Amino acid sequence: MEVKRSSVIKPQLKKNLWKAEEDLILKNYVETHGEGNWATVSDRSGLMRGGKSCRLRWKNYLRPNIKRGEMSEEEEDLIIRMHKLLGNRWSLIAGRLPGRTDNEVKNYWNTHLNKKCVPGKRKATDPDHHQHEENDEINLNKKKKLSPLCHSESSTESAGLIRTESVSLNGRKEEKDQESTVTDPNWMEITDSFNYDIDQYPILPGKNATFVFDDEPLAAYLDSFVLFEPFGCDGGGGAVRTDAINHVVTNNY
DNA sequence: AACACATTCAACCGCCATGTA
DNA sequence: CTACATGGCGGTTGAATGTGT
Repeated sequence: MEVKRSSVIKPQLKKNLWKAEEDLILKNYVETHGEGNWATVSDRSGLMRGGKSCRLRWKNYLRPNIKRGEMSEEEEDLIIRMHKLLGNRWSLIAGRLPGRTDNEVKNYWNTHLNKKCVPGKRKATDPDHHQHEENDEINLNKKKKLSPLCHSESSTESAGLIRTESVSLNGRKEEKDQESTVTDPNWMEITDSFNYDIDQYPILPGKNATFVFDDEPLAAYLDSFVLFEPFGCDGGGGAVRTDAINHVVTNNY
């Protein structure tokens, strides 16, 4: 039988689902004392939960501006596109969806979108799974057409143009430091760090201004950079609503 | 109604990066 | 430089719920 070496016997921490009263305690505590120091939260608040558990509960469910409920088509579309480029970078993807958490995006992908986007993931026991795959593709294409992220060619005609080479993207850490203030949950804001020649390329945020790309997005860089994807194209040039871009800074790579 | 199976999603786990003493 | 604490991330689990028979 193993003997505990530590003289400090930690109290048994609670697990499983949070109760409403626990939520209330945590919410009150954080609102009073602020976020951070999660390890001390359980001690001082009286919650018998680990710091990580408290942090997760706050971050995913209790903090203000959390958006619950079904994903909109635009959100779904954005997740699919970003996942295509970034892979399982859930926090990065969630960062582009105001009010959504990485956990929610991850779950949504695993339960809804994975089947759609990775045909092999559909259960082979499903007698109609080949038909589903076809329908899924059709539905996806329909969504692409419907999505406001996509623009007809004519929509680019009156838009400002910019080359991908003229911009670069900042990293994860910096990206996390700013909160979106955009009220429309489906779109991001342009921040001060988005630097471009406004005289040469006059663009008004939220006015469907469009960028046209000369080349494929620099996929290799996207691993650690914020997405700057030519939405609505399968390669080559593409267009993106400027208000879908959050942080872009001038050349630094 | 009862059971089996499938699906969803909240929560946990382990690992890693960073900050600090 | 090292050790430790903390926070953040993605992967995984399992209880709750839904659906089919």
